[in-house]
Amino acid sequence: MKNPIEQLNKVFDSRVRLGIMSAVMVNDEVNFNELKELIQVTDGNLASHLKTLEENGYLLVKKGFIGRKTNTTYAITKSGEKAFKAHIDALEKMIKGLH
Amino acid sequence: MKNPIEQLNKVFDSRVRLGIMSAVMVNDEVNFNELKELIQVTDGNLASHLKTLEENGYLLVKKGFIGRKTNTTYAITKSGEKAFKAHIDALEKMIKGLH
DNA sequence: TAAAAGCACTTTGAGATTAAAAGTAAACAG
DNA sequence: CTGTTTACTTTTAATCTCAAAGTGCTTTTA
Repeated sequence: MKNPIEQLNKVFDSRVRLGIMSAVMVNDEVNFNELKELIQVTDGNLASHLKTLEENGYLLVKKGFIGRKTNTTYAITKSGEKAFKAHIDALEKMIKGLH
Repeated sequence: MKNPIEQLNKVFDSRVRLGIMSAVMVNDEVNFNELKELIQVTDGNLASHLKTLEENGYLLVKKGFIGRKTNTTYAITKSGEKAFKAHIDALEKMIKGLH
C-alpha cells in the first residue's frame, strides 16, 4: 500500500486554493467577488492563486460583462476536476487511517 | 454556518507536515528515518518542517540513543493533537460539502 | 462635463517559506 | 588510523505568498 501523502497534490496545499477549488466544484461558475467574499483574502492574493490554478490547467477563466461592468468568472476544467477529486480521495484515505 | 476553510490550520497546509502529523498521531513515537522513509523528502527539508512543528508546540522532540547511535524521536503533544484534530474536522467538513 | 471616487482586477516587490546542498560530529569498516 | 556512512543541522538558493500600488474602465458628484 502506498502512502496517501504522496498522492496529495502540491497545488492544493494552500488553503486559498483549496477554497477556490471547492467553490468551483459545486458551482458551475464563480466570479471574483464571490470568491473574495468566500475566502476572505485580498484581491492581489486571490488573483495570484487563481492564476496559479489557471496556469496548471485546473481553472477556466471567462472574461465577460454584466451590463457595462466587467465580470470575470471561473469554472473548473475536466483536468481540474480530476486532479481535485484525486486530492480529496488521498485526503480521505489519510484521514481514515487516523480513526 | 461559517466557512470550514477558515478553520484550517495554516501550519498543516504543507503535505510534509500533514504527513508528519498523521504519523505521530497513530504512533507514540516516530524517528527521523521512519519519517524520511514515509514522506520521501530530503533530510534538510524534513528537519525544517519538524522544527516548525516543534516551534509551534505540536511536536515533542526526544534526543536519545539506540546503543551508541543517536536516535531522535518525535511525539505529538496534547496541543498538537488538539490542533490536528481540529484541522481534520475542518477538512472533513469541507469534503462533505463537495459530495 | 470635468474631476473625483469606485470597481474589478493586475502588477510589483518585499518578506516568508521551502527545499536542497553543504557541513558536522560520532560511529563503523577495512 | 583513514575513509565512509549515518543522522541530523546549518546555510544558501529558489519559490511562494501576500498586500500595496497601479491600470483602465465606469459611475458619481459638484
